[in-house]
Amino acid sequence: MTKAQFNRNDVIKQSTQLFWKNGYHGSSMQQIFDATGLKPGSIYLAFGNKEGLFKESIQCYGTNSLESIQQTLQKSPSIGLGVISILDKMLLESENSDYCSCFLIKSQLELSQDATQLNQTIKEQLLQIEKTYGQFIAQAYGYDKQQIYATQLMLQIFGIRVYGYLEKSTVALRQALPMSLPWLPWNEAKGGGWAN
Amino acid sequence: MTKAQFNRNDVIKQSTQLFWKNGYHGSSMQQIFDATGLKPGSIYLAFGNKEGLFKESIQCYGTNSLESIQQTLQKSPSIGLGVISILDKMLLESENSDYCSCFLIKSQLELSQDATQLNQTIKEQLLQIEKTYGQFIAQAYGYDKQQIYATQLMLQIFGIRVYGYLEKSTVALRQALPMSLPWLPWNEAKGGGWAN
DNA sequence: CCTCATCTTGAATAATCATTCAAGCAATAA
DNA sequence: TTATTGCTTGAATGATTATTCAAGATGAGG
Repeated sequence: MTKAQFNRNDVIKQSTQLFWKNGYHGSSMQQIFDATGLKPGSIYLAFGNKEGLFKESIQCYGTNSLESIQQTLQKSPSIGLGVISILDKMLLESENSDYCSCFLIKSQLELSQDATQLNQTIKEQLLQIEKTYGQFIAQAYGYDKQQIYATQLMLQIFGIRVYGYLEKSTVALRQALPMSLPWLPWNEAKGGGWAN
Repeated sequence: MTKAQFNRNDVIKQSTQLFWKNGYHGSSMQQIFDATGLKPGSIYLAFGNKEGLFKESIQCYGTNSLESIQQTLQKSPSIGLGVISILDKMLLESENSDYCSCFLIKSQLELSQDATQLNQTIKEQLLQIEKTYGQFIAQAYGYDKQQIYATQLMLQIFGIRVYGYLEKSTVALRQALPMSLPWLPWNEAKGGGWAN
């Protein structure tokens, strides 16, 4: 018996970077070989094919995103403030010159019409994130608000992830979000430049 | 002299359908030849290359979108009601089984990291749409509201275009939008199932 | 009718695509 | 040590990619 000589998580991370940046069809297996330093056989033995590698990349990204959200919301003084800090982080990311939006959203739009089952995997990850937000929202604002607030939040998140590409100042976004999500404690959030 | 035997607009429309559905990298020139019935030489003589054809497809889609928005807003009893009807139409589209989101948004996300100048073209189209909404909003709600309301509106539109892929009922969206865009005359809009 | 500019044709191009596989290698178990 | 299992190698696969181009077709102007 011989153990694999590479770290599976490292390979997934490197592949995720590539797929996230260039998309599924925009990334070639050759680029994967170059980025990971592995030969075709190793990749294909470990992941089956390009679709399998992509699927694991999506799942890895989704799991990390979910954990990050949960940790942020749990650590924050309140769930509302936690949500605000997540939104703030997204705006800061969008100001970066090599902004890549959200891997799940990009992939969802690219692969929705594809014959593969990938788009089901992606949809599951996105719905899982919405569900998680919903659970925290229910806890803080009541079960009757869960669905509508979660939907509203996802709507704004999706919006930010696309709007970020227009390379406009985030000033307008920092004015718009408090109006669109009036139930969040914007006045308690210090230093984000939020209008309220 | 010989005139081209094909209608340029028809070719662009057919190409747009393909690119819209499958994306830039997901559409092959062979598919273009099949969809249009033209041979390589004709396409390449008329459009230069794949990028040129895609660029014209994007510009055609952008122009049509813009005209549609302007017409709707001008025909409506009020600008606010016009915006609501546009949002309503987007939700209805998203309920369709072969929903394809917005060609501009899909392309923006796919090609933002590409070496081509396509993403500049796409961005211009999106900004032009935002600008147009802004002009109508200024007219109806005052110049001081132009930027913030337009930003808010674009945020919701982008959100809808992504959320539509999750194939959930639009009921939650019809509840969420009136809360996120409180300055629109939801109570005057009949029969859309809007909460207010 | 002839000329010539313009468009169409369709095979050919070279590059790149995802994927395969036989052979070689390494390390564990016996 | 030897046998065996599992990983790595890297060249080779055939399909598909975007693009080109010489040759043929077309039709308007003279």
